[in-house]
Amino acid sequence: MDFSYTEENYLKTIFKIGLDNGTEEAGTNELAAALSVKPASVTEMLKKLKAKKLVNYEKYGKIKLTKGGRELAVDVIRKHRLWETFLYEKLEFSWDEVHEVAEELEHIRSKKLINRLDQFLQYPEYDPHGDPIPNEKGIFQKQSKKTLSKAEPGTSCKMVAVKDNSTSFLQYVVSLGLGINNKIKVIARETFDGMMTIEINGAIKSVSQKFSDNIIVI
Amino acid sequence: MDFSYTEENYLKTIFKIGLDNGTEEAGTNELAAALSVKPASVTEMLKKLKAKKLVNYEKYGKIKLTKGGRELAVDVIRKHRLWETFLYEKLEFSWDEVHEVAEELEHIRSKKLINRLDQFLQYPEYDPHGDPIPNEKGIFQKQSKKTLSKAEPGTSCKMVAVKDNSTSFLQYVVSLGLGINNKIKVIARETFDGMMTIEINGAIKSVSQKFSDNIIVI
DNA sequence: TATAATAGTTAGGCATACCTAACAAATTTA
DNA sequence: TAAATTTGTTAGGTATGCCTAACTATTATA
Repeated sequence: MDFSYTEENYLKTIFKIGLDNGTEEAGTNELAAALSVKPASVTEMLKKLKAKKLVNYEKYGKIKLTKGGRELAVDVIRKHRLWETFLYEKLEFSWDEVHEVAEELEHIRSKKLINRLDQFLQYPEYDPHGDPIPNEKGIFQKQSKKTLSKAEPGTSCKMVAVKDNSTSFLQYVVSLGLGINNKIKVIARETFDGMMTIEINGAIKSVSQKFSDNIIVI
Repeated sequence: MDFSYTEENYLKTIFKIGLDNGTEEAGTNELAAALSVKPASVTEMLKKLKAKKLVNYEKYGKIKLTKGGRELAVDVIRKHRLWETFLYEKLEFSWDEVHEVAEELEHIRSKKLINRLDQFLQYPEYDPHGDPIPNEKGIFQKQSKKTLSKAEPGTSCKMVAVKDNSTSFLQYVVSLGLGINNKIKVIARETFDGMMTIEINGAIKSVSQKFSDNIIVI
């Protein structure tokens, strides 16, 4: 069975929201916001996805993916991350340019294409943003949930991924001299607004909580 | 300005029909057949394409691309052929597998992507089916119009491309031991039905006119 | 616990791109 | 050149996926 780009985007987004809040569930408004559509559109689409047995959902209840829905979502994520890796590694796109193009490429329907691409890239485990790439069976490394904002002053951590893939955020990350696997030393954190003073490669920087919430560390 | 996949497919198909019949024009039924839609759908779409200044067309008249429409069509063809080349050269797809996947990939909207891909492939001039690839400016080699069916008995020619890109046709071509740049010797042609006796690599084969009409030679 | 705020649904519309059936124009051909 | 055939158009309908406005259910707060 084949699914529309729109359906694939709904499933992918439900999966991501579920991962993010740990419950594997999503709400209508939450989903609408993430997809930049109105809640009414979500309700409508949920009826279709339910009819296709991709989500479990009752009126006014939480949205949860079925096994099939989750498999499809993971497959879309696999494609997205492999394409990002291709663009970055082979076509010399920069870190902040890959996401947007991969949003289109992730919907190309060809099992053979994606498995050959995986092979061509030598089965990468992480994409350019540090996110784990599911293998052909849909299995992938669990990602750290710790963000820079939760790191204690006086300790050091390593940035392993970013949560936000937008161009503006990524360009800001680069401008701070930060990249995947870089060490970050937390000098201080302001209780009032979460502002942090950090040291990157010897340089002292000040970053907002909004920023540090989007840096995944170990 | 951005165009839908459907609009791009209409433009591409009008361009191909125009090339094929030499007049640079297409008819409604002809276009409908090529797109596998009904003539009524074509009439409707033509109104939209005309409003967007992509085609010149008057009620009951012939369909012709404008300069802008032709540029867009050539760009889609460029993308299609570069992706086919990528699949064939880098991902080891076979000759008959590339077309279908490229039909989807040709609509990815990123100038940067396609120009980087072109560079990555080292600016190929022909795709795996022998069709010329337009460069970034939309310029490409004119293709031979001579088909095997028009070759004279007693002469030899070289297959430079195929007209039909369908899997079944290409698999048949392969099964005959034929490939791009192979020499074909015409032994005989039947006036009644156009059946031909040809020699490929020392082997004698019989082919129908439908077949020889789809082999481009020089 | 009543009320206010938030979350979610329904109804009625719109654009795209397709369809069928009925019709009109253009071209063949008898 | 009149009739028959082919070609193309119009009108009205469908599915997808979006919208706004009005409504209902749920949750939080006073």
